[in-house]
Amino acid sequence: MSRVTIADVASAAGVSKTAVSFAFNNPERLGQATLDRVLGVAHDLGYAPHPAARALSMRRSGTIGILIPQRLSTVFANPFLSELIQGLGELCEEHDLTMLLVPPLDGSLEGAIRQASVDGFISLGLSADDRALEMLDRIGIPVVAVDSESSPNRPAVNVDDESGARAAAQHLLDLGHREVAIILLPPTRAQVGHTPTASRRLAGYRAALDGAGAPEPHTVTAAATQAAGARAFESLPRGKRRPTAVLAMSDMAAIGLMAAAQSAGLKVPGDLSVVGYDDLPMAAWTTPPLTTVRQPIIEKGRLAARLLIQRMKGKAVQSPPPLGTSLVVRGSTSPPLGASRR
Amino acid sequence: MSRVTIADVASAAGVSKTAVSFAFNNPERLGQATLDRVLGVAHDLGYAPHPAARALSMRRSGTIGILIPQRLSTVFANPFLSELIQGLGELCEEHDLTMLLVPPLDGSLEGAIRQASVDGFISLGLSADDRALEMLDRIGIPVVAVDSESSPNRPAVNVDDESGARAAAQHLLDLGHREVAIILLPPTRAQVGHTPTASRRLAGYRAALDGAGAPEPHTVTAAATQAAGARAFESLPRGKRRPTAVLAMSDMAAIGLMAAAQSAGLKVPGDLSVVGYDDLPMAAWTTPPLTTVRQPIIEKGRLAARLLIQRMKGKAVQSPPPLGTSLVVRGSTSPPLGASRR
DNA sequence: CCGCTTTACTAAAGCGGTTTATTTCGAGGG
DNA sequence: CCCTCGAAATAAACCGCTTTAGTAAAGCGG
Repeated sequence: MSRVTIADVASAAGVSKTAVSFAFNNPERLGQATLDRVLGVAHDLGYAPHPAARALSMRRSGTIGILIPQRLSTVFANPFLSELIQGLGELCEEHDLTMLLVPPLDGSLEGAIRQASVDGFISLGLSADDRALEMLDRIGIPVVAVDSESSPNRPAVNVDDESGARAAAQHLLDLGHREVAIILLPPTRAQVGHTPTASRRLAGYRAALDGAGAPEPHTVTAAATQAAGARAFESLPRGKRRPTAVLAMSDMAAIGLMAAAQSAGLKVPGDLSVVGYDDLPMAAWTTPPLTTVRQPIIEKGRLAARLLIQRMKGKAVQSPPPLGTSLVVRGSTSPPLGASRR
Repeated sequence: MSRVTIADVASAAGVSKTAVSFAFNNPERLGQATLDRVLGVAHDLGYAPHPAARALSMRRSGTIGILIPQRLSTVFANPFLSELIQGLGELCEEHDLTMLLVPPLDGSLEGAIRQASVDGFISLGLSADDRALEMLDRIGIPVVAVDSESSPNRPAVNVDDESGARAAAQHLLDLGHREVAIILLPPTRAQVGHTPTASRRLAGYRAALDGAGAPEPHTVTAAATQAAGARAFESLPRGKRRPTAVLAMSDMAAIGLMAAAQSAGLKVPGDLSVVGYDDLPMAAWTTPPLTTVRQPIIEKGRLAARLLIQRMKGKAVQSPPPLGTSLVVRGSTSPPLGASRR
């Protein structure tokens, strides 16, 4: 009834467990005849080495974990993660690694981490003092943090969030906008305040707006989904201080907001300009195409995986400089109606 | 230097290994005082139970594997998988499971499976006699197959691919199209012939076309990515038997093809009607919006996960009836230019 | 025929937990 | 004062594999 073990194969083939193990891992240490016999018996019995036993014995599981701060059912609604995984995946395949997705279980990442048999972790969007990261430090598992803050002995991979945000805000100012709304990313989990990424982008927006003497921007929080973006549109201020432009921290929220604005009868960009963040592939073919801040997501994934693999080999690695961001101007921004361009 | 083990904690706290284990798994079997002390010591030392050891001992890893037939770097370019994961993820979170992505390593799924310490597998798009599935059967791990063929003791979750395809083809025929091209999904891995899904859809297309006495359709193969769709457009026949409509087996290929057609100066749908398959969220906001066959991807994921969890509990489960598909008519289809509607 | 190296294979000690069966000890009942 | 019983804690057996250190036999030059 139970699973076939190495001992079963050994006795069936009339050899020792060691021989069976060698047959799979060091075939050259066995004579041709025994090798064939053992492999044959193993196949007939339907034997495969138990991965957990193997991992325990070899101190290596051949898996890296991705620490995801949100529920799987929501986080994959944003193509951001898909892109990142494409980058991570390239390196995983190169190094024969599989990838474990580790979302909070019962709301707790720490609990999920306990279950996770991995050789290293990539964390997404956690601030450097997050409980989960502290726990991993104590245990001593290699970690590379993405969209986080760098900290001693835990390399962080980031993009230049702030200057991307600043460029976006400056673009709106140049077009003549003054009343601007900012769509914030929500804090993840029990985190106080913003995620590292959100704070840096906010700082960038503010720097540009303040520098131009624009009035205090409105802020609304929306997760990176279309639905949340649509809701954010509803809670934008109306009337006198109605914003003429929106700076969103994610393309998904921007797209959802844009759609909601259009169904409410507004013209984009005429009545409302919209700027996203990320430059997901789909940003290019919304109507109108979305002006947004591009960040190299796939490259970010590649880099993070590369660093983690180095760390897993025991090499010390430094946090690399932030990757570049750039403003991609498309059709969703224009001067506000009835305003002359500066 | 090495990891803190249960024995370290035990001796530091002056108790047995058993007591430490109880502290984590059966706290009620320990006196309050010892419990606190053990937990305290464990925390100070930075102890966490080794997941592989735990999995070995408990015969349970708390993880399910997703068997992915393509490279991670390409499969995530198609939002299909993201959607499926949303469905799978809901159930995983409900049952405290994490999710392991298992793509082919060195081109071999079997090799990757060996590494994978999981309690069960969900397979995607493999035909029932795939080597990987055979291997899993022999080993005796629970498997639920998605987009496959049902087979004894391995439940399969499918949608009604054929009637969806038939509806799509019939729609084109009703509009007056005769020269139609079909964009096939490519075979995965060393598979001979089409994937189960591709064959069923092809059968559906053909049934409708043949039934109406339409000429033999052209066929082109393209993976489910925009780039592949664009390439497929290039290899469409020109001249006399130029197709006036295209039936694609994936939205991604359809979208890529549509874009390529438009940059080549064709009007969609006037010069070329395009029908996709899947009804991904983005299909609704291409220009023009894509006519496509809707399949309930998230629901498919939920159902598959639910069945797998049942099987992991030892219950025998039947393959459910296929989920429904339906044609969603949007703007990418119209009568061919210069043809009168029947 | 003898010592020495190779080749082919094995015994047994981990790897780090969980769990069953057992022991220890203090309290309560007769 | 002895016995029983329950609560608290433990010893030791396992889970299934890898790997080190080592043995037996075969090959080989002298």
